[in-house]
Amino acid sequence: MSHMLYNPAELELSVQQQWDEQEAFRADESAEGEKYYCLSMLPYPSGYLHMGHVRNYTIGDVISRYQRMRGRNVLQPMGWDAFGLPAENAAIKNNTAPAKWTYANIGHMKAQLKRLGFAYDWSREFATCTPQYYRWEQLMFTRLVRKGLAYRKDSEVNWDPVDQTVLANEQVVDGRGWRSGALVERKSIPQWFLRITDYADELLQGLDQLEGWPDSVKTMQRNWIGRSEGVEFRMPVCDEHGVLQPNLTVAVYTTRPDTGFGLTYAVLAPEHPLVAVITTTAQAEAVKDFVASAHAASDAERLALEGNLQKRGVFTGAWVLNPFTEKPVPVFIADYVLMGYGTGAIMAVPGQDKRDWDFAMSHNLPILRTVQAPEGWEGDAWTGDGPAINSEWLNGLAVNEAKEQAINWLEEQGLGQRTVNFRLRDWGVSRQRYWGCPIPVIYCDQCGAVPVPEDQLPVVLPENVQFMGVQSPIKADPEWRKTLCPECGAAAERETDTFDTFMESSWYYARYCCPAGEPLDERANYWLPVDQYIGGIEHAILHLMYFRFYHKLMRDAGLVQTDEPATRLLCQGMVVAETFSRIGSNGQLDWVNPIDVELERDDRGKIIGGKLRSDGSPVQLGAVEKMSKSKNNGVDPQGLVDRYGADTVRLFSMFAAPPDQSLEWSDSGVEGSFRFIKRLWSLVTSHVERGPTVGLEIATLTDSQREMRRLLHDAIAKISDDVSRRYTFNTAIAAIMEFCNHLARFDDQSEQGRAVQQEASLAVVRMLNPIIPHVCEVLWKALGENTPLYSAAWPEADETARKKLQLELVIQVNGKVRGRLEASPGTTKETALEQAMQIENVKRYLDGLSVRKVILIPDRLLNIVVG
RNA sequence: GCCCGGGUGGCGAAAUUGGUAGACGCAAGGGACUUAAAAUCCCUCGCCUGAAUAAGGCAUACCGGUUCGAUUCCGGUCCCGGGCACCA
Repeated sequence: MSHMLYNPAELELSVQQQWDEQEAFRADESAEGEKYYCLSMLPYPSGYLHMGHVRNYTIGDVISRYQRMRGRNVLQPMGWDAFGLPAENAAIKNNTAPAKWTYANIGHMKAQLKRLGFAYDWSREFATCTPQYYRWEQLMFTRLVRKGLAYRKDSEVNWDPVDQTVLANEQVVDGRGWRSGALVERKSIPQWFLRITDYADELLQGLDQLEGWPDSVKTMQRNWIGRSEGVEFRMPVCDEHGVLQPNLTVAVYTTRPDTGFGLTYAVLAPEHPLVAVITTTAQAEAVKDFVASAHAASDAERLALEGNLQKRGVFTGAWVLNPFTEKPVPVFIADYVLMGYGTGAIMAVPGQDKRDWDFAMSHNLPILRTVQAPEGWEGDAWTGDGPAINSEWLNGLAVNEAKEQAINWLEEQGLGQRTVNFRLRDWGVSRQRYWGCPIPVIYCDQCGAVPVPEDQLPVVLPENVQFMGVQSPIKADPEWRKTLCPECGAAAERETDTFDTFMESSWYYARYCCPAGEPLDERANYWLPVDQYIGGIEHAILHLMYFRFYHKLMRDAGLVQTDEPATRLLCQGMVVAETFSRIGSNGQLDWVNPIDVELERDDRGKIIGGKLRSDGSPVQLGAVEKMSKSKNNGVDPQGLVDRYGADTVRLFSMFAAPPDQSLEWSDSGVEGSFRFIKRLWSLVTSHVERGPTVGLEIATLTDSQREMRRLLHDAIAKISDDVSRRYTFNTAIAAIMEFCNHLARFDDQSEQGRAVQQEASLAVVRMLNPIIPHVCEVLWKALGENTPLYSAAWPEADETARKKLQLELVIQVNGKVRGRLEASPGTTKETALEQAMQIENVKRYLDGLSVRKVILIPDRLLNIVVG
């Protein structure tokens, strides 16, 4: 066997063929064992697998294969999040249909996934762009329309002028479109929304039950939902002398009613409907100008004003009565007040709110402090706790008590009521793009917006289309939208918008459970919830919030039974690499791919720069950054697979860092992983070559054979814990490497020595199977096993074998290590101290001093405190 | 500004409940094999003093505290990464 060199390409392809023939990873609801649903976020079929995919899917595969070895009935599916903008952009650029481009990409990426040997049940694969998939999404939507959970309203949206589409708030980053990078404009058009705000409280409270989710994700979701408790109250409109105008009030929302005595002015958002009503003739011109300029301001300009000391605004000429002081205060409009939150109007308390302070300073408005700031406070608005001052019946109360009193008072006076507000907005799901799931609605002049009847679903998106410019072909085609009203039979038109693609990724995990036929059947309740979900942290808010929301919608529709879709979540870190650049011929910075760079090091081995392999020209070392096209530091996994094989790529991506930290790509690191597999190969094959082994006779083992077994069973215990509880695959691999180093040095060719080697080799191969399954499957067979390794049991640590005969006790004097002692387990403090006193080096530090205290950490350490 | 993470050798990292800091790997240096190279194998490898594989000092961003003992706990400061960003 050893004459056979390790040839990864040949070996891996043959093993993969066996798995295919045996349908090794087909999941079956009636199989034995407790179910385990392991899911990695499905990829967008962009064309090629990148290192981020490889990392994500390797983590999922390791967990799946481990759970299978633990006897669980495992489902690990894979599919394609196939709708989306890039397909349209590619179609426009290359003059092909988005469907064709998408299916071609799926074909290529599927081949890449198969080459990496992931244990997927491919029989459940689907692409979300097929009518078989999206018809259930359409059906669900029509039911939500009837239930009132989906509704249509005119709304000002983020308009991306490059992509010609509406963006969700979440898709706007720093005032720019997340894909195009174009400055986002505002535009008002009719849109479909899902009432995610109806579920805001449940989505928030549900986070407390998600013990298996990272705190960072839960915190981000909590902040995004942004629940706040306060009070909404009304103030009557008056003139500057307090003379009331009949039937006009301004409603405001505040979380700080305790500061009501410091309310020195009020502010409306520029879009507030009352602006037109209350503005005085004298101020009409100024207000009109301001509203126009606020409306025209781009998001970038708005952003520049945020946190700025200068706050823009204008007086309306109107006044309102502060209910606490019964004095009139002026009403302004300003763009630091948002129409979309609370009532779109605020009470301003400059003494206790930083933004109000800034506005008051810019407009010379009075400031009255109502909370005693701590001694020495010389800053602006004090937002912390302290006793109330200048507040009559609230004076002396701490903030929380004063809040309660103020709310009670407002309620008793009939002026307001306790109110909870959320930052979370309803989810706008309309997109003005072609390559998405058609929104199943028909517009009739008589009947309005009518959901497409269930027996007419799916509304199929035509796939064989031609693009004229960037406009959606179904919007451009007058025929496609023509239809009849399902209610009255009159001529009507179809909706030509499509769903946000987050709709498809919100329920795909349930579809994998029963990929054909009715939307969901009892198999969904067998597999759900997902036991382990794995994906990128960039989905912490958007996808993972919609995913939880949609699950609750399906629960309330009677389709699933659990409250949450996934019990455990693992967010893998980014894949990063060094960046290299040089000045190009045009004087611009050219980014050079790390794979093309020969590294240069200083005397200590530190990387200081490099040379381009092709022409030897020097390149500059830049920062370590996320792999990206713009910095040209992406490494194509396909090249690595071709060169080293799938096992090496899998091993490296699991070894270089813990899964939740960023992973730095390193050429020589990959090489190191390859070397380890080769050493493993020669370790096992040279053992096998010496012929068959006899059974272990534990009672007859020598000390060194026992010691070898102790190392093995310690390793099994540690690796099992790392893989199953800690998810630190890097330390599990390190422990296997360490053990293999011991095993390689164990040169005992006696019968029992070889029996120990056989036991160790079988255990190592089983423990490495989740990570490098191809080479392990071959070595397993070589070791004489006939059943497939993928269904073999994970090794168990033998506690008896782990018992140490002798151990090393560290001796400290005053907390510093001064010696070591060979001791038997369970050595008492007295015995240990007595023996420690015999050590010359220890004696030196005790000389002339008296022992004050002795601390023994059993079997580990003895600390002698002297003075 | 607010909310999360994080800061340990030349590098990626480890130290799981407060108990030997640097496991494992990479890089580097030295050696063996080889006509040579590659591959492989062996040795060294935090910094400083020291001939040393004797012994010691310093060291986990910085300052201080708790403790017999702190990378780990507490308080403060600096820096890096991520999220949110005028949400009243």
